[in-house]
Order: sequence, then structure tokens, then C-alpha cells
Amino acid sequence: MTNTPAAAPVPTPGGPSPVRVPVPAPLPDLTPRDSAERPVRARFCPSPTGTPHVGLARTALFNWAFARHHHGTFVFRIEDTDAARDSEESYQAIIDALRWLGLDWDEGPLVGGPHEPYRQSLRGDIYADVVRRLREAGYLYESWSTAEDITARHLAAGRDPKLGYDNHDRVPDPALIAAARAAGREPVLRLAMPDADISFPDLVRGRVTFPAGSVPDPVLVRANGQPLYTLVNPVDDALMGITHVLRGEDILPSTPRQIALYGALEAIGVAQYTPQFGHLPFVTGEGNRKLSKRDPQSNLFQYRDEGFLREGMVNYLALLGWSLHDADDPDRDVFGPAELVTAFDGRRISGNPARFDRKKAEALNGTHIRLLGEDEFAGRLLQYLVDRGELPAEPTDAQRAVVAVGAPLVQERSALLSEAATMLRFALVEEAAFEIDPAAATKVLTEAALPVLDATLAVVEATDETTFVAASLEPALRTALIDELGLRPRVAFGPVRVAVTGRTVSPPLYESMELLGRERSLARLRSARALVAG
RNA sequence: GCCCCCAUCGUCUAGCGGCCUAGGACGCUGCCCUUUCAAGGCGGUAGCACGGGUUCGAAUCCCGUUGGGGGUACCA
Repeated sequence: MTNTPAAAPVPTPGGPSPVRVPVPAPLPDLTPRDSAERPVRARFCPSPTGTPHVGLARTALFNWAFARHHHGTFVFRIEDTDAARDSEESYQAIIDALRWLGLDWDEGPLVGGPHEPYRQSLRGDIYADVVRRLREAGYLYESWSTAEDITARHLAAGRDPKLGYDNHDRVPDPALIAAARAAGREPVLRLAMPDADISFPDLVRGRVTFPAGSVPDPVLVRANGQPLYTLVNPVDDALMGITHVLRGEDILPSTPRQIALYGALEAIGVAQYTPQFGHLPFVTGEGNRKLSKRDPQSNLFQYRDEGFLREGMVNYLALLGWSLHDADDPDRDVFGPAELVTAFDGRRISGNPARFDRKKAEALNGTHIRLLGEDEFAGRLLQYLVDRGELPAEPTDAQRAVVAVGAPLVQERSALLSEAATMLRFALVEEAAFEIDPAAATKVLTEAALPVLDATLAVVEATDETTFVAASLEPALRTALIDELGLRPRVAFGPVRVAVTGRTVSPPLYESMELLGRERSLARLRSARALVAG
């Protein structure tokens, strides 16, 4: 391997450089009063490139909570500057995600605001103007080198080609330019990085310093004239008056070039100040790797489909890199969106990567399900069943009644709405569509079940519409099955449960029978008996 | 390679020099309750990566090592 001098990969062009080098403002350590100096304006600025994932949602949540906590403004902006990857479908999905989580924005698509438009694909003229002014002030220079040119120069000089761009074009190279022109190529526009350490106070990590020379001059404008993220992200943050940038740790390494750009933007009057940055830890999956967009576990909507509550999801997402500390509990796990906002001042964000733990997310969701009032839970469950297509858009009165009566029976036994739906399905399906789970039948509906079903049938047949209620069924069945047949409860009620609900796991039995009704219960018991009798 | 970030139970964390024989939650697990499953109650299991400092005293501060992660695009 080539021995390259450490920390000096970028040769400084000899002689006076024709390129103007921005002077970033010194960014002193944060003091408690900094946050009070100007009203907080935080933003969420995703690229619409795929299905929203949990890491994206976490970033949105933190920015939202931070803005709300400080009574500031939450700006929502779409960074769709890569036509090859962006899609309208993805844009709609992001909006859907924010709405589901209840993250309302004060400025952005659909709601407008003083800095419209909020989709970067519509802001071309603005960027063109900023680029023109940066060029006129001398901050951008044309760079004609291709990746091959750069690699060839490193190799010729005995340097490691992985060093990246070598700042060669700061001084125009007539031969290179002529060759590029002959090949019909256009130059990209680069910003010259200052030859000094770049250091900034990170809200999450404290002071972070990048040594001079460790960041090559970045490309801000493509050869085809289209601006890149490296330009438009800081430009829009500046134009929109963003004060705090909470974003993923993956862009921590690009912060120095943004700070350099802010120096130039301030010089030409586009920016008034450099915002404060806070880099949120990664959300990881099963391994230690950053949760990839391709990982099915990362798909936010999957959790909604499986019956996560907004409250459960928000609560769990908030715990991914943050913890709530209050007077009576220094490490509280369960809290709602309002409590999150009250507590989220941004100071307790951890720098540690956090693994997305499905089990814990589910447990937390179960806690929130139990926290819901009975009627509220029934309403959520009904909506969930409709959304999942298990009930029609306009459920019948009978269907509504089953959910209303059944919801309290399953509320404390469900961690997810999908579990509640599964447990209530026996009473929701058309009678013709009712099926007994084969595994449950094999396990419980054996020959030994015959006397149980006979005794149960006798009991139920003896009831009428007024005595077919849980309160009467319980003593009657206990007498018939436990006392008279001398069975243990587990053995006695198993066959009845499977006959009536089709599953070994169900809401409480007597209530389930009452919910189903006398006639349907009888029919199912008879059908199960026939099955057992062969 | 180079730059940056991170390092407390399996997982997420509390801890910001003595209150720590390290607390909570999830998980796992024992018992109780019990018509299934849950919920609930009472227990248990398990951790400060390593090595140097600093200090009367270090999970807490500093340095190094190791390990993990990210970046190094005319993606964002």
C-alpha cells in the first residue's frame, strides 16, 4: 500500500488561487441561552424515494416534537431533486405516514407558507439565482475532471486513488479543459473548502471537528446544470430560516461542506446564520447494520397494517435514541404524544445506535391499547377492520354491535389490533364462512369431547333468549361439565371453545357464546359434535 | 487507506465523581390468579469492552487499544 501523509490528501494549488474560499462563521459551543435567541424553526425534508421507513419516521417525530416543545415552527419540505429516483407515489406515502403519526406541519406541501414552494423540484429558478450569485462572488469554480482523470492523477503521484477528488481544478488546467470540450463534456461546479479545521457544536454529540484537508471540494451543480442536494439542502434551510437541523447520523460527514457553504451564503446575503446541527443515532435492524430501506422490518406501514396504534408507534419511535425523564420517574417508558412534546427539549438525545426491537414495540403498543377507553378502543378496532377489508366500508348494525360488545373482551388480551380482530373473527364472519382451525380440532375435538359437547348441547338447548347470557351459562356449564362429568376446567371447556370460536385461544367463553347468540352457538356445537362423532 | 461517530444486562436505556452491593423497561424464566389466551401481582436471570492515567474516591473525567457503525457519488 502507498504511504500517504496523514491528513494531507489534498494538495494545495500553487500560487494565488483564482477561486474564492468561503470563510465559515466560527460556531461556538452551545450555551443555554442559544435556544432562546430566535424562535425555533425545525424541518423534516425527506426525499420521496420509496416506502417510508421507521428511521425516517423517527427523524420526522424528533423534529416535530422539538419544534412543538419550543413553541416553534415545523416545516415540511420535499427534497425531490433526483428525478431518476423520486416518485409521486412515495411523496403521497410520506404524507400518509405523517398524518397517521399525527405529525402536523405548519409550513409545507398542502398547507403552504411564506417560503413556497416546498417541493424542491419546483424551486429551480431560486437555485439558479443562488448559483449565479455564488459564481459572481467567485465561490464556485468549474471542474472538468472526470472520475477517471482524478484516479489517474492519484496513481501517477503514487497516492491512494480512494482519496477522492484532489481539488485539481481550482487552478484551470487548459489541456484538461480542451480535452473535455472536445469530448463534448460540460463542467460541474464545485465549492472550494477552506484550508482550516471545520468544527461545530453538535446538539447530540458535543463538539465535532474535521481536520483541514479531509473534505474535498464538493460538487454543488451537475454538469447538466441541475443543482445537487449539497447545494439545495443548505440553501433552502437558509432561505426558510431553519434554526435547528436534527437529521440522521449518516450525513454527519457532509456537515463540514455545508458549513463552508453557509460561509459563502452569508457572504452573498442568502443566509443570515448557520443553523445548529444535531445528528441522531442510527436505527438498526437485526444485526448492527443501519436498518435498510429494503428490510421489510423497516416499512412503517407494515406496523400500521398489523395493528399498531399511532400512540404505540410514536411512543416506541421516541424511545429510539431518546428517553423521558420526569419528576417521578427518571426513565419512563410509557407516554403519549403530548407528554413527549412537553419533555422533548432535545437535550436527552443519545448518540448510541438503537436497535428496532419488535417485541418491545408490541409490548408498548399493548400498553397503549389498554390505556384507551372502551369506546375509543372499539372505534379504533372497527376502523381497523374496515381498513383491512374485513368489514364493509359501511358496517351493518349487527356488525357494529359485535365489535362494540366484543371489543372490551379482547382489549386487554391484545398487543395489536390484528390480534383483537383475529379473536373476534368468529363472531364477525358469515355463518357459512365459519371454519374451525384444523390444528385446534385435531388437538381438542377428539372422541373424549363427545360427552362434553353432548352435555353442553343439553345445557344450551334448555336455555331461552333470556337465559342465554354469560351470567347464566357459567353456572350451568360448570355444573354440567365440572361437577357432573368430573372434568378439569381445562379439559371441559376446550372442546366447547373450539366448537364455538374455532380456536383454542379466544375471548372468555361464556361471553363469546352470548356474543355469538343462541342459535349460532347451537348450530356450531351441533356441527362440532357431528364432526367428532364422525 | 483516510475522516467521523459510538461503547452500561440478549435489546432499549437511567446514571452526568462518593446516593451504585449499577435502577427501570422489553425479552427469557419461577410462582400466584385463572374457562383458553392475555392482563395483573410477587420473585429470578443477566451488564459498566480492555489497558493506562487523574483523584482520597471512577460506570461517570483524560489518553490509548479493541470492537462496532457510517462516510469517502455529477444519491439524499
